[in-house]
Amino acid sequence: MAGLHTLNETERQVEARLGNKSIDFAAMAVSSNLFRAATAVRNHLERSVLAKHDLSWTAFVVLWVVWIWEPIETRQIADEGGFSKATLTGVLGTLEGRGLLKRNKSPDDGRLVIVRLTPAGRKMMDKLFPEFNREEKHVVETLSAKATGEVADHLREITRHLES
Amino acid sequence: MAGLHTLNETERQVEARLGNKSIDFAAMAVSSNLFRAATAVRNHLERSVLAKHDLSWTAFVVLWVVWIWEPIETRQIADEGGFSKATLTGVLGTLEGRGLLKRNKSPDDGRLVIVRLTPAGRKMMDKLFPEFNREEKHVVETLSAKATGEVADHLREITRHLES
DNA sequence: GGGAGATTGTTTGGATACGAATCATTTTTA
DNA sequence: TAAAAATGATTCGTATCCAAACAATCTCCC
Repeated sequence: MAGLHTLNETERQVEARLGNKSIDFAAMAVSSNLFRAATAVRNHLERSVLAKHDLSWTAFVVLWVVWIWEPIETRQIADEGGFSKATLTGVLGTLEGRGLLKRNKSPDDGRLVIVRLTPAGRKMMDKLFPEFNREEKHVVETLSAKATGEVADHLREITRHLES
Repeated sequence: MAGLHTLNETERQVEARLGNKSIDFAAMAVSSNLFRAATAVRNHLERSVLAKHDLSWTAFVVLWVVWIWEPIETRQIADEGGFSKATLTGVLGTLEGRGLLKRNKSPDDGRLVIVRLTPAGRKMMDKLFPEFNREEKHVVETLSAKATGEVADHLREITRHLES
């Protein structure tokens, strides 16, 4: 991915295609850059940290959410992680098979499943997360502290707005 | 997806898990909000615009890139869109089968394939893109114009940094 | 010329994700 | 209290995506 064309070139081309129709280029720039950045960051973190621990992106997110909030119900994991319950079922099976976490039925409500890390899972995250965060730091190292905070705030606001 | 916990709660929990190890919370906030926002925006655009035209996200990106830059070589499409050549081959086949674009071998270099929209494809994009952009506008409508520009700039910088 | 190496698009095989339907359990309703 | 509705996790079928291997073509250098 090189991004051969600058924003302005793209805008000029879009104008040429659409004639006089009014297009919000600022909004267009946000959404296109959002996906490029998300892909780039995810690829970077997968290759620099997750690959050597044989974890997929989703598997890592699941471990992270459980690590932070355990004991936690599966529906909350899917909610926090942003993926479907169907996806979660498969990932939980894999991670449970590797002995990193454990499922138990809730004593209060037989429909619910409660998830906890095993000691092995906790040990892994104690080691893995600092590595992961080191690379997250690398991701934003060319941004000022102010810019970093603003990006996080604005992105959070976009998510909040769309989910309300 | 509700995002039950605020950033501060998450930070407090992470600190509790990691003790005195130093964690860059600002960097962590950027990466986690980046993925939540990207997922939320993609879901919104798929459901509000793309679904009724029976287009996947990737199929739309391919059409968009071709529409802007045609005639264009396939390697450039993959590059601009940020997905693999293998993925592109499949999507191009689908879109060509639906009569929205056309592949031709390059007369100059027998390895290259040149892609153009068909009149039907062009007609579709003339209608589709304004709809799409209307929803992109909705995505950022709670942000100020200044904030919108900053987000796009900072995200572009993150991508540039990681790909250099 | 001519062959070694590079580049490009496609095929293959496997991983991952999701929506819809299903099964089990709990809560509500009448 | 029994029937009906609601809730939650899982299963199943399908779509999507990628890395690696492959075939075709081009470039370079002797």
